[in-house]
Amino acid sequence: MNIQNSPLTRKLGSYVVLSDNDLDVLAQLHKRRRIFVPGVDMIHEGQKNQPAYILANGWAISFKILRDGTRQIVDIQVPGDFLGLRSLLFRTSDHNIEPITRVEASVVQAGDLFDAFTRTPRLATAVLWAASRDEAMVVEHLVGLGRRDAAERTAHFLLELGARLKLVGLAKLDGYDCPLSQHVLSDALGLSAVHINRVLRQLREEGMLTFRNGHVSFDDFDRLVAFADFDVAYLDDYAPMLK
Amino acid sequence: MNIQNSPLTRKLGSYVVLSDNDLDVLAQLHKRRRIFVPGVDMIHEGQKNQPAYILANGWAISFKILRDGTRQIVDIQVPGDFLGLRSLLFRTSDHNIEPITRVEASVVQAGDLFDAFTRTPRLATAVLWAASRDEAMVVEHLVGLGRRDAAERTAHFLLELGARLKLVGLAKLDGYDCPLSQHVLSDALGLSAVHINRVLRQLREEGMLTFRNGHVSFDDFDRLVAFADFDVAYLDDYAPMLK
DNA sequence: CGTCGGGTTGATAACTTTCAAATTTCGTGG
DNA sequence: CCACGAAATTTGAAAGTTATCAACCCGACG
Repeated sequence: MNIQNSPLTRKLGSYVVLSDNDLDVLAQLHKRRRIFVPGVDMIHEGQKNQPAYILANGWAISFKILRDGTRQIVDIQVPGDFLGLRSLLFRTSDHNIEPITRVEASVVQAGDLFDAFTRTPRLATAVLWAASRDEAMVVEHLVGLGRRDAAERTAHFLLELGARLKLVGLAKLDGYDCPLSQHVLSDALGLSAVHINRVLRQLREEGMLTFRNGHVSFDDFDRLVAFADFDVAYLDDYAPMLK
Repeated sequence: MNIQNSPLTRKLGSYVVLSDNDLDVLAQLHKRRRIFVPGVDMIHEGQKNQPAYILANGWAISFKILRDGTRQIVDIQVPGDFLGLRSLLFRTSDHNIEPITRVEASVVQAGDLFDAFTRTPRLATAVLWAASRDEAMVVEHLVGLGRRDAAERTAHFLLELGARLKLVGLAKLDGYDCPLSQHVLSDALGLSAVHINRVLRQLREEGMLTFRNGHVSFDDFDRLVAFADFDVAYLDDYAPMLK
């Protein structure tokens, strides 16, 4: 694999210019590859001493299961994301991570990551920046669950996901491929699968967004952004740095 | 002030045994004190190069304002909490932090914190542990907003807050003083103020919890825990380590 | 060809918000 | 210490949003 084009490299590269040395160190982290398939947990709640992973390919979800069997998806993980950066340091994992497509991931042991950080502090900064950005997205997710109605929430969520994918070259301005089922979407957005379906229809009929056959199309990006009250800075802040 | 009894010291002390050196370094971080009063933001969305704060006294909230003027509270900050640990490192703040009581906080500049970490790695571990624990609580908050109904969500939230306060010696097993208004509570729980009022009445009439006159009483702790599906490990995991 | 998971739709029920108004609490100045 | 006004709490009624239940459709796959 060419480390220059890995999703993580693209993402970090949008934040800082990576030197050859940075790239070398980054490549070291990708030594151990592992494949996961849907139905097999990558990380299970309660497990100890998990390694972290860098998602190279495929999508995963992190979630919690409630007493009544429903689940709440906390975050969607896409290529270039770090998984379990926190649980690397701290006791048992408090949530599950499960692939929803076939997933290729690099296994990162705690020691290797710290070594890498020692060898290039700039890489450490970039990784922490990425982690912080992901955390900001969890916060935005929380805000949506608390204060946006179903349609705004759905629109906002799909826009944000697009912004995130664009960072790693997996989305275009007018849409992206999205392997999420409506059921998964409903578990992420705190809605019933039935209602998500109605919301998607509404957004489609109003000509703003089409979610169909594993593809999201922004049919009227500007109107969608206005409708969802989406902060385009998520896109603008980062895109220009790529140059 | 006696650093031994500061809320932060209590909290970190529940995780690791702090040496005299650790305590010295911790005391250094408390040099610059600052007072905030309700109505004046401690951190404002969009500001750059914020310092971080250690909350010594009083309560604060971090929140985002939406287009329609409603707000979603992301987290409640109580004594012993670090504020803005992330925004210390990364660009502009993406949320507001505002005191809801008179607040005393120590100002922590990025450099001072890194110095402290260099001088005692164990302190760094403890601080990161605390940060990670707070993050886990934000995730639990998100899960509640997505998948718990109003009553469960309220009960769970107040139990969690209690667990958190207990760590810093501000709660007993059967309750705690709580300066949150019902309106603030509603903004945290994604409900209307009217509905929160009804939910609190329900919990009170069922003999599980009383929220009144700035005080939360767990009238039937076990039943409340069962009702909210609260993970008591939040309490048990930490309390024994104090010994 | 039959089954199965995902998607779609209508009808009804449950939960939560909004609106309006009364009541209580609390800080402040007299 | 009391009076006053502002803010917080409380309650009822009506409206709005979302969930649940029940079918039905459809394409993938053995």
